[in-house]
Parts: sequence; structure tokens; C-alpha cells
Amino acid sequence: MSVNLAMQQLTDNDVYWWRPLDDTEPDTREQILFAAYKEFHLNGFQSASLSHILARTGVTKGALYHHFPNKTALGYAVVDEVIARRIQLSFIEPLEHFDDPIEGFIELVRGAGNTFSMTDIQLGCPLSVLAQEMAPIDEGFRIRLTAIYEQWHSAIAAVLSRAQAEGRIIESVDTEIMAATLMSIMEGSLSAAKVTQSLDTLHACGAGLVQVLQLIRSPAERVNG
Amino acid sequence: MSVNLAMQQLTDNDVYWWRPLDDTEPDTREQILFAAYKEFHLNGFQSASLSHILARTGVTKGALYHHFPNKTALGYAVVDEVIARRIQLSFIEPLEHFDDPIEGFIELVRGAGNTFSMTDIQLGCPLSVLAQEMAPIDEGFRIRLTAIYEQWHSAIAAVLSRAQAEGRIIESVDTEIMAATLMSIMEGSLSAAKVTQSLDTLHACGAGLVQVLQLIRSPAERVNG
DNA sequence: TGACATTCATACCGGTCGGTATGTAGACTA
DNA sequence: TAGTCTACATACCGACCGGTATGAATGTCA
Repeated sequence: MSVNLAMQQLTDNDVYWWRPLDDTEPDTREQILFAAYKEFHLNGFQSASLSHILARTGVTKGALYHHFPNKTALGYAVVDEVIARRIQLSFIEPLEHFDDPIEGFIELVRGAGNTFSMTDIQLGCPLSVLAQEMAPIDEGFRIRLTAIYEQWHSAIAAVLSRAQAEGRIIESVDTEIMAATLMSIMEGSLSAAKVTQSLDTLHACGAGLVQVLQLIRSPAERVNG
Repeated sequence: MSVNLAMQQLTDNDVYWWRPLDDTEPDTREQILFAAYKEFHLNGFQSASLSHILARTGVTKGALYHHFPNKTALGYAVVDEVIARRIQLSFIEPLEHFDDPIEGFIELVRGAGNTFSMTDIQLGCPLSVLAQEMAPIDEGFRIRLTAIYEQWHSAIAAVLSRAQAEGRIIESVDTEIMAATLMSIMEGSLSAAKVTQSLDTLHACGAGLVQVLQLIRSPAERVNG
């Protein structure tokens, strides 16, 4: 396979999803975990190669199998300890600090449009990559990934409900359903941009998301379009 | 890997995406093509095994390599001759027969909610499966899959533009962007349902799509909510 | 009837995979 | 100091992968 991406010799700071969350010195186990996370993100779980992970870290196979019983367990650990944590920190917790959820969402979308590089778009969301590949074929992955999605969904629904109670969102909107729809748009937008490999696609999809948000706004709130 | 899906011994009629489009007798090449299509859909391209394809069809390796120079060429042929054709027939052409595009879309969404089985949801859209996996790492796949997406997008945009010209959709909607948004919702909905493996998720997402469609409708048209 | 191309069938190859068995250096403990 | 446990390192294994070399039918046409 002519691997476009892996040829680029990416560093962690080139990729939004790979930026370190803290600057503590990682021990061997965490080195393996993070390298595996990147390998799974690049190649998916099944096509990921343990040899690549070892080569990238300089860690040996003995060390890997000392810390993880097999490849699947390594995959589970990546979901539990890397992906879940990053989603929580970067996408769920910020929701709770919104004053006006609509404005907050719009800011978040605009922010994503600016921070994502071409490489980020090519790679796509690591949660989505693993979910689409592994959910249908491995129950252990599925329950873990579903749990993350549901946390995210209920956080968005809660924010929307609060906004609706404050009269910022029109009454006819079902907040549970709208939360699912907003997530679908975000996921679908990233997927579309990944295929076309264009920032324009992402911006267009972002504009569409903003438009939907404007549409569910209460008329009294629609001061600035 | 504990493969939930492949254990079920699926027949072509169990899966929406695998239903034969015509009842002509397939020659060897078409047998290989269709078996490969199903294998790629189940396992993705990279994890797909030529041996599985051969075992499923009873065709031998000599036959396969007589008709296709290598695995990648087989993948391209599946996209060009199977996937593109099915998307065209099942999702693009019906758009043009809509009298009222909004009503048509709602019908289409409701129809999808009814025709898809659990197995269909677990498998996900074959176009999406290949696109998400292969677009970032193989240019040949990317241009083919992008072409399909763009045909689909422009078909939806055309329908929306027509509807807007007829006064059925509010003026503030940008039809190109809204077409991308509708596709994102559909793609995102199928992805979400694939992860959670629940028909409820799909129905909720479908309801959200209907809600968005109602929102972009001209006030004069909103007779039945 | 003979020459040639098409359409497969069979056997085999090197490479990579996930996984395992065994050894060892250093820290800790009795 | 001897024993024990942790944290690796090295070497090796069988299975499976995509791909190839070769040959055997079968049809086509001069």
C-alpha cells in the first residue's frame, strides 16, 4: 500500500490529536500506550503492527508483552486510558463552561475550523476510526467506545436542555434528538473532510452546523446572524 | 479477533447492501467482484483476505489473478463497478423523482429506518467503510471515493436549489452547504448506530434529520409537522 | 488438424504477523 | 550474602498473507 500519511514523518505537535496533555516524563508503559494510540489512529487496529510500535519507541517486544497480555488488551487500554481521557478533556468538559450554549458551540466549531491542519483532517478523529472498524467485530471495543459516545451525547443534551429552559432554544426541539443530530453533523463533517482531504469541505460543513444552530435558536435570541 | 459478524453466516438477502441488483447469471469475474465487495465491507480493505474471498466463491487463486493484477486493482474495481453503481441506483437516482424534495427526503429517511436490519446497522455503509479506511492512505481509492461523494452531494444540492426556487425552502439556506450538512447527518447517523448497535439510535438520528428538514422549510409549506 | 489465446488450477515462495520461551540485570528482602 | 521479584531483552515459532511460476483444459481460427 502506498501510504501517503506515514511517509510524512509526523511529530506529535503536527497533529492536534497527538499533542501531549501533560509534560510529565512517561514511563515505559505510557510510551507504549501513546505509540500504540498513534499507530491505531494511523492504520486502524487490525492493520496496526506491533513491530511498528516497538520500532517507533525503541521498546522491545519483551517489554510490551510484560505490560500487556496481547494486542487486544493493548487496544482496550488505549481506548480506556488515552482516547476516553482526551475526549473528556477536549470536548466534554468545555461544554460545561458555556454561558450561552449556542454561542459556545459556534465558537467551538469556528475554533475547530482554525486549529485543524490538513494532517488532522486526513487522519480523522481517533475515536471514530476505532469505533467504525472495531465496534462490529469486537464486543470489548464496542462497549468501551459506546460508553464514550454516550457520555458525550448526554453532556451535549444537558447543555441544550439547560439552554431550552432558559428560553434560548425553541420549544419544538427535542434536546436528546438534537444532541444526537449535532454529533452526527460533527462526525459526518470530519468524515467528509477526511475523504475529500480539503479544508473547504470542513469549513462548509462547519457553516452548515452553525446554520442549524441558528435555526434552533429562539427568535428573541437571533440578534447576530 | 472475536468476529461477531462473520460468525452469523449471512446470506445476501439478509443484508440490504448485498442484495443483488439484477438476476443475471454472474460470470467468474463478477463472482469475484461481488465476493470481494462483501469481504471489504465486512473487514475493510487491508484486513480483507483474498483466501476468504476465494473460499467463499469456490474460485481459485489462479482465476483471481487472471482477472485482476493485484489486490489493490481488485479494490478499485469494487469501488468503480459495485459501490458506485449501487449508490447511484439506490440513493442518487431516486432524488430526481421527488415532487416535493422535503417530503421526499422525509420519506427516504423513514424508509431507511424501516428497511435497515440490525445486521445492516452493524456493517454500516460500504462506501463509508472504505472511504474512512483507505482515503488517507491510497490516492487511487481517494479519487474514486471522492468522486462518488461529490456526485451525491451535487445531486442533493440540485434538488434543494430547485425546491428553493419553487419557494419551498427558506431563502437564508445555502443549498450547497445544506446538502453537505444533510449528508453529514446521514453519514453520522449511520456511524453512530453502527457503534451503539441499536435501531433506536438510528431512529433518533432519523427524527433529528426530519426536524432539520422541517426547520429549513418555508413557513407556508409547514402544514403537517 | 495444428497453432494460439483464453481461462482457469495447483503448488510454492518470501515476508510479516501476533505470540512465546528463555535469559538476565538490577532492586528489594530476609 | 543468598533468594526472589520486577522489568525488561533476545531469539524463535507457526500461521497467514499477497503474489508468482507453471501447467492443464478449452475454445478459436487458419
